[in-house]
Amino acid sequence: MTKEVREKIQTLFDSKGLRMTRPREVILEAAFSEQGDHFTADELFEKAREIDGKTSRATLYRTVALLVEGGLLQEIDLGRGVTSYDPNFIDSPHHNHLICIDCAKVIEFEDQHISVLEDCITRRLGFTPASKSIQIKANCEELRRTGKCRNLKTG
Amino acid sequence: MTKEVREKIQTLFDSKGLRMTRPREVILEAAFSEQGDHFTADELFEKAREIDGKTSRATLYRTVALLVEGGLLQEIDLGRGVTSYDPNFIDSPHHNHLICIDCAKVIEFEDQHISVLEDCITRRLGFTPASKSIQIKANCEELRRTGKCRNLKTG
DNA sequence: TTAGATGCAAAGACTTTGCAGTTAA
DNA sequence: TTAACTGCAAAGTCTTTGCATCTAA
Repeated sequence: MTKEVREKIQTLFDSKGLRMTRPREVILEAAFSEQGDHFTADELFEKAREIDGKTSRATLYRTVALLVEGGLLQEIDLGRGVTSYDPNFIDSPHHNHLICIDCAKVIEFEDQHISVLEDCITRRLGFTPASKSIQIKANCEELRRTGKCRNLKTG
Repeated sequence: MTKEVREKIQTLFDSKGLRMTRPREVILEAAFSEQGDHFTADELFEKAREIDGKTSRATLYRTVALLVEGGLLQEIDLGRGVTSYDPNFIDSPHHNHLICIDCAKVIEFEDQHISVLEDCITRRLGFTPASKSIQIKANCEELRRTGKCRNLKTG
């Protein structure tokens, strides 16, 4: 967990009078440690359980809701009705997702041009941008050419 | 329902050996008639029930799945875990959604520049674009200035 | 001390499915 | 004729919530 994340958490907790408890510590560690990949509620539950086998789903859902509300986690929909959470918007608030239809791998990317364009369009329509999210679903060129996709987990 | 939609439906049904039944007719009419607004499964159910009170959820879900798979409906996530379906991608396949945080109104827009950029980025990353969807969540300027949002249903 | 947090278990919302009967082609 | 379709009701999945108990500040 980066210092920045830790500070943001502190600020959020302070501002809302939230208490730091062991169950929450575990969930925060699971959410913001390591590679910072996005995860589903269930994946986060598994991660948290590895740290502390007593983690409960009720607390997890409640904590995730707090973090989303506080802007520390971004709710993203990667298709198929699966709700994921992205802990990376703190470090790179403008990133987008490319979802490989073939292997379901999600690739994060940033693009300044798109960000600027989105801003312009939003203002032109009479709004102030709050959050933006692009999902591009695409087919893997590699798979199409070679019959193999390096991201493909099975195969 | 436009002629184009009707033809696409026909093609889909032909290619998959699907049969046109009364329950399906009702659901198709509900989905593709009139203003072409996006809808949730439940909203579609209500619309369909207005046409034929015997519409069942089972058939509706099964039909929606077929249409999504066949590219006639686009599944979109407008946040808050609500899955909606958009029947407009047939007529305007490149449109995006701006979601007003204040009134939850969804505004559809197209932008050629963004479409082109998305294409470039996708290819640069080694993929072939399949479908793209942008969601911009934004605050209503009007509301901020005047305290009133013309889109706001309540107030 | 006490407002906030927890965890269980039950409830909820939404969607899918098995199956026996029905129907389009 | 028969493979496809339907609708019911039951089951599944994911998430939320009431409540009695616990605990951080």
